[in-house]
Amino acid sequence: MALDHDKATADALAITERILASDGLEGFSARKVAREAGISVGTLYNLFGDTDTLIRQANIRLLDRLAIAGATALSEIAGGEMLDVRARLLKLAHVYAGFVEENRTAWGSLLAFNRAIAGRDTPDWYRARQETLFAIIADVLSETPLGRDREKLVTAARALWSSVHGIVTNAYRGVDDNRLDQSTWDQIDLLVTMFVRGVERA
Amino acid sequence: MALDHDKATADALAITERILASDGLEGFSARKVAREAGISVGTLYNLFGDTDTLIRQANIRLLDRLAIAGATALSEIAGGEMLDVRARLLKLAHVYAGFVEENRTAWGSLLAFNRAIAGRDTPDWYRARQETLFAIIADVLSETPLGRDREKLVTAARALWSSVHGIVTNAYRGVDDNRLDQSTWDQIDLLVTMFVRGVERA
DNA sequence: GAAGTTATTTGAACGCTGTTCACTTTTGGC
DNA sequence: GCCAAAAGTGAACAGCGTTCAAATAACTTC
Repeated sequence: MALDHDKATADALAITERILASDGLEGFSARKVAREAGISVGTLYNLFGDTDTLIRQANIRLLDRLAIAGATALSEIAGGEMLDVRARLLKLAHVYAGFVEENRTAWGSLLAFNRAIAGRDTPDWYRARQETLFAIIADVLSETPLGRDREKLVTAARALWSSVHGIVTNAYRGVDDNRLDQSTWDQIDLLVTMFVRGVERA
Repeated sequence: MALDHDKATADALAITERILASDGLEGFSARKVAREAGISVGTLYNLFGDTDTLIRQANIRLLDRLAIAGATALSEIAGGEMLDVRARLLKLAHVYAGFVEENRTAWGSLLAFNRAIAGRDTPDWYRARQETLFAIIADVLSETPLGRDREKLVTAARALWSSVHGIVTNAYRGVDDNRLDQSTWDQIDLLVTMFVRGVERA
């Protein structure tokens, strides 16, 4: 029956998300998901093909939640008072850092998975989600003097996104506390501030 | 005999480095190393305790090579003509990016390993090496208006290093070519340039 | 309803992993 | 030569992703 089929698929995906969020990529296994979903490993493979696809779908949902958080923040900015470029980029960076903070283990699983499959091919629909995040930043940066040069705009957006990503990623190294420390927030603020100041005085 | 003991240890370490450099962390296995070293898995465990220790030692040697590359670049700067802050930071960033480029797979293995053991024990050896790199950057940045505030100096050094790290790390995603693309170099240059410009016009 | 056909589900089996440990071999001192 | 201590061994254990012949369920046709 198609309903059971869909239910089993949804269940397995939800269980995967829970495992990745609580125990990380290491805690995931096809047998564990199948057992908790009340199906056999064979059925799980019939539904998803392989474990990579299952993990990817869980990661997609995580990325979508991040994109929603970013879009929500932007719409709040648009609805409220008019903020300058720096304030808007800071807002986006804080949303990202906060999201990672609240989804630390799941986000770590996503990064570990992306690194593990770095050699193999990455589906386009997977990469498209990440391009969406670049586009949001590029849109904000288009109001600066960089806006005239489309190519430089993309370069700047990627540089800024990867930089914030690097700061947040480096923050979690040997830290058992799940909260980001004050230094990390300071680094983000400093980076965005210096970067925007540099861009606007081009 | 102690000589054979040491030779087997050195062999196993060299084989591990070669595997991590060519096939990555995925290609590594205790049995493979033991087989190629001409010893049994049991002996390998007698020598290193567990596979984590073996991989860690290989990673330490990689980090040491990076440190040497950085120190060499700095001494060349000191010996040669007087470069400004931007040029010196660019030099350091380029050394790092070039090193990652020439050791792509091995560096990816190191990052994957560090991520995998993030929850477990704290790699203080890595943290110590990272602090050294921060100090180098902070030293260069001390010539800017930031130099007056020691705390801000450290924050800026960390932010800049993590940013370059983030750009280089994000560059390798779905790229089968081992060379960094032009966009990555552009991003590094843009980031360093904008950051320094922002700092100097404080 | 019965028979035949197709789609789905199953779990044992394969080869791999890290790790352990009873057993064998080698070594070093007497 | 002998014996204790150290070193080396590899089968065994539990787990992994993945496959696939067999069993079950569902749907069609008579």
